[in-house]
Amino acid sequence: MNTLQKPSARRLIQLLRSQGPVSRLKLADLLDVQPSTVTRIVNQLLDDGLVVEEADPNRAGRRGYPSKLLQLRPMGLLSAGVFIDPERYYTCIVNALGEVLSEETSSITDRGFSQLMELIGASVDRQTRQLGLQPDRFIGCGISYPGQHTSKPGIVRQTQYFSEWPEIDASKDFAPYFDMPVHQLNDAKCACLAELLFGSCRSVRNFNYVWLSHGIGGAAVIDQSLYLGKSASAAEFGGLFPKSQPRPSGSDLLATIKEAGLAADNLEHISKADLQHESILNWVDRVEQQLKWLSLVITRTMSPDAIVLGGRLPDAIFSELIERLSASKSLGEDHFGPHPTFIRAEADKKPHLGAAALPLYLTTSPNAG
Amino acid sequence: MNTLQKPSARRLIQLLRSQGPVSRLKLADLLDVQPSTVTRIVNQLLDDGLVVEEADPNRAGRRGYPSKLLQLRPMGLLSAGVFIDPERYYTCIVNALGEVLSEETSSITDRGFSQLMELIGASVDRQTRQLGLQPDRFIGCGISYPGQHTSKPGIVRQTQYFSEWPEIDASKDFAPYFDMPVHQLNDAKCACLAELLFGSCRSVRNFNYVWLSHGIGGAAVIDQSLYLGKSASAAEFGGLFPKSQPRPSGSDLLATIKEAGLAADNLEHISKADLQHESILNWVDRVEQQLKWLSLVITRTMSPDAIVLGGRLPDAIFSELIERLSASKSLGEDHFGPHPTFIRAEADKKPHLGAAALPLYLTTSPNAG
DNA sequence: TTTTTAATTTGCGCTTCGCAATATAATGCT
DNA sequence: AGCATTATATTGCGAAGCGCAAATTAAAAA
Repeated sequence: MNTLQKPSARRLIQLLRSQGPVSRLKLADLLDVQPSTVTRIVNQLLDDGLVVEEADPNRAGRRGYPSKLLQLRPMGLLSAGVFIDPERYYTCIVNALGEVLSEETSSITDRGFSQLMELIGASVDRQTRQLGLQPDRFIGCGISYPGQHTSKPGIVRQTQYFSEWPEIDASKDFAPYFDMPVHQLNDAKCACLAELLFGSCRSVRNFNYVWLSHGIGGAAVIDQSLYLGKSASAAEFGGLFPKSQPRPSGSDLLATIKEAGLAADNLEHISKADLQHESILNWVDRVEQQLKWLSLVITRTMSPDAIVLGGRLPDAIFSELIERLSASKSLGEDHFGPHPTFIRAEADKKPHLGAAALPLYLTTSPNAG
Repeated sequence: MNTLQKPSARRLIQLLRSQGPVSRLKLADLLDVQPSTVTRIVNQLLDDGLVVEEADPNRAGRRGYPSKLLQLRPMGLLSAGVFIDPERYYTCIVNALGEVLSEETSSITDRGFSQLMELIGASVDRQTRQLGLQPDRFIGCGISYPGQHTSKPGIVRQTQYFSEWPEIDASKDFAPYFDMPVHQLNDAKCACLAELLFGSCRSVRNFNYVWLSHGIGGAAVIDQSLYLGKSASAAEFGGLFPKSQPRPSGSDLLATIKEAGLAADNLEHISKADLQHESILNWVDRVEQQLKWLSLVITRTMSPDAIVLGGRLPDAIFSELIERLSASKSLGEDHFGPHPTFIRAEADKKPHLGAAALPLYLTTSPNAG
């Protein structure tokens, strides 16, 4: 696996992810190197079992040496992911393509740190064994949960739900419970990585992710690499919507639902009928305006190619918001000209997938790790 | 000058700029390479006349081989700068350290594009000859003026003052008037480059520049490299303050001054007495609030290490604003924890210096050009 | 004068990559 | 079938960059 230390190999892997199966010649063109260079790098990656070759079906019937397409080998890289909710935890094993090989979830009864981590560590271990894999074949375990980072790098502010937790230092506090390297990042930023590696942003250079769950988070990707800023708090869009005011968050939606006397008591239980209720329609109208404003702010600061919306709100709401934002002529006063593209996140349904994306990102992205 | 193509040489030059005179050993440490590598790169740079060696005065009296300090050779790189105002143009010749070797300015009478460019080209030419230099020793000429970039890359939207100008395409329209490569970027982003290369931000990794002149502009530097975003419109902070409303711009200040019946009719003519006038004091109060809000927005999106204030407002106003922003406990509701540092720009007095910084940046920065 | 110390340089070998020549596997032509 | 043509991939060679270890240099200290 030493190959992953080499920047050229990482760049190649990145291209395989974004450009699907490609020939060596195309890769050489995209990387702006000689075909011979690609051959050499690919040979190492083949040796290490990180990529596989297959025949090019579209190439049949044409003249010349038939190109062989290269692809990431699904089992070439394995990663574990852990997402910790206030109420449940989710764990999974994921391959190089972001396919979930196995997952478990359980509600959290005992919120003590070490008790919970014992359970989670055991869950990852169990799935590893059930798949017949060795922990040392894993590139790492990513841990994700709602919360902001403190000014000390790598340390996460205790979330409101886990007030008895210590301030988490990923490298020290999580490590004892896993047989592999452990990394952590908050839910929004992990979700963004899933989008970058497996989802709709595989070939978008610069984008901003707006994460609407119970709370509001976000992430920024610049040049296909996660930009964290000072104290890993870049793109913390939640901070632009004061908690004392109505805001475009899941909690706020649930409060609206409750006020309207509807039944749903959690984001997964909102029915189609609920969405037609007037107070919810009003909620969406308001959130549309708030996101328009946020998009203007993002456009005026980061000026990304795309703004991606994802999170745990009902799918129908996301679709509606994307549609309305895409259709809007202007994002605000004095704004004219083209918007960034608005994109619906594809990989936000399983937050533990985002967590699993983190080790893959750190070890395969050219500018990270 | 072929040395400047090499990334390692560029990285070394960047360090010389930010770390002042340094020994080879220190450079090796900073670059995380072997001292022998530094020796080899430095030898080339010495050959090319880009750096010079000098004795280390602090080293006298101590044992061992005395370290020799390396520095950029001032005349090793030359650049021309042009700033075009609605009313005047400014031209200059600048060396590698950002020292202005020569400058000229003149009011603009004929606003026709080719007439004006003839004059400007002649001005650069004249100064070049008066200094006894050859145009081919120049690394380029930078052109800067107020205005936003259009969606076509490299094309600047015609400014309101030069409505008869075509949409400028730097590489084509400017080139004929100069005997060296020409580059262009708007005033705010050029000013930011001056700050990055010569001013207060030489060793700040990520920062945002807030440019307050007649209008409002801005720029973003990520990892010591200018981030432009889509259509080079990242950090166009002016777009966050609608023109129909009071806003923190020089034009707005001048309007306030006029309304108060004060004499000053341009930003350079504001007197100390004027600044004590109640309406101006109120103006500063309002602008403080607007910049606080902008700083919150910047912090929540880019999360930079520093926010830099510069432009053509009176110095006293900048000092006052920096002081107040630095002292503020919070930038807005729900904001706590540390701010970014607020910094007063050092290199904003001569906008043509910013223009001259552009070719230097493009040819010596590791991630540009 | 010799020793010690610290910064720099030199020699050697490994790795990476571009360039040009070659190999390979398919189709098309006679 | 046999040979030409074509497109893709590979191999061999040489140049460049860099780490490592040994050598060199210029100063102070013994």
